[in-house]
Amino acid sequence: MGKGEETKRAIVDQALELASTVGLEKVTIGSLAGATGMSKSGLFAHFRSKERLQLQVLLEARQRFVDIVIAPALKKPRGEARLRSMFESTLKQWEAELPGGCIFHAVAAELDDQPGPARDYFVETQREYAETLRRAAEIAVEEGQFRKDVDLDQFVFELGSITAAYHHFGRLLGDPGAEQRARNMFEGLLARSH
Amino acid sequence: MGKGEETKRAIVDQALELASTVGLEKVTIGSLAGATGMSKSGLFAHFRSKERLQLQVLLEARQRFVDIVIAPALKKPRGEARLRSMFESTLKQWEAELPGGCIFHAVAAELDDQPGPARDYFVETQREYAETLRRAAEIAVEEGQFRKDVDLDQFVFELGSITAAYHHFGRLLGDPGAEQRARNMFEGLLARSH
DNA sequence: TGACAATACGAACGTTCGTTCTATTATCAG
DNA sequence: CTGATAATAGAACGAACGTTCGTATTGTCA
Repeated sequence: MGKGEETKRAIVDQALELASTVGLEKVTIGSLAGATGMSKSGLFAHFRSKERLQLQVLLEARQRFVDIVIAPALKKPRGEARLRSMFESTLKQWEAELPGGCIFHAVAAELDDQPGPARDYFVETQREYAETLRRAAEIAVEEGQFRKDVDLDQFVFELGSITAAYHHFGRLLGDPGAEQRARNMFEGLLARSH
Repeated sequence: MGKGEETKRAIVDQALELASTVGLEKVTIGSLAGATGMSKSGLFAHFRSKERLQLQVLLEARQRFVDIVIAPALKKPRGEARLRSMFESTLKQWEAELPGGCIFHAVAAELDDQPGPARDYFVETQREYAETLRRAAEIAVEEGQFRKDVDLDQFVFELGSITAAYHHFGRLLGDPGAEQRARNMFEGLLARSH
């Protein structure tokens, strides 16, 4: 890996940290230059536009999510165990990965009415994740762990609602019981699917 | 109402519309001046700081939420009917009130790591709403509509998760089935509380 | 080691940000 | 109708924004 690639990674890492707390748009070229000890122009040259920088940040976020949440789950047995693994690592490792918690929740609102490549990629990422969850639930049905009449789309919707609420109540409103309630909710969802 | 108060309301209305789609921070004095046909300085004079403008926007948002969601519910019978009313008007009237949907979800992420009066007021608003929901559920228990062992905090958490997921899947990912799934989830939550 | 490309820097661009003046125009009570 | 006061406009501010350019420094490989 050449020198250029190395500093580029360092910049994106820094940008990811910043973005998880203040949002994508507020990760400014200037502030990023300050945080990395580089000049604005030197940093900028690696991306040639802010839009491309934002895309790199989302790309890196997806990669980390795959490494932390998806990949370990794929090593677990198919079906329910896999769902449990994804839920658990989302709640613990993924929330702890960045200072602002789940970066997808942090940037979702700011991207949702702002067309462009960043939004497109983000939505694609979310859909892909939803599909992964759906497939895992489908397997759980096939394996006989879930009832045959489980509504898969409804299941994914409810599963997604848990982490959304966890982020909202836990991080924003500072409710220390949010984690436990998220877990309760997950167990309830599984129990109803059996 | 003097002329000043009148234009001030018009400005805040406009700002609220903008904020629901692009976020609070991006409602710029300049863009707001353009949208209302005023000069930057003339508009600015009404608030004397952007922070105070943002606060006025949140104040207006809360007032509308009370008018649209809370007040009508208080006219319904205590307990479950009241909960149903709040849920239903949140999903329909409140989501339709502003072009970007629920403004609280739009600004939650951008406020959560940004201390200041705006964040403080927003959090207070959310806590107040959570308390209202909790109280309504408590009444439902007292009235014998809900089981005595319903965990009220858990109930509020799950209720809040529904609208969060609705916003996420419906508005961001564009899932047209989101509304139905939110309704299904609500009915399930009530059924489990009976 | 020398040469050539890759990388970084400093300065400046035009624009927009929030904000502060001063001057002018509307409003409204007496 | 008049005079005080409130409301608005216009011009300008320093700072920060993303971006460009020319130049210096550094890294890489023959």
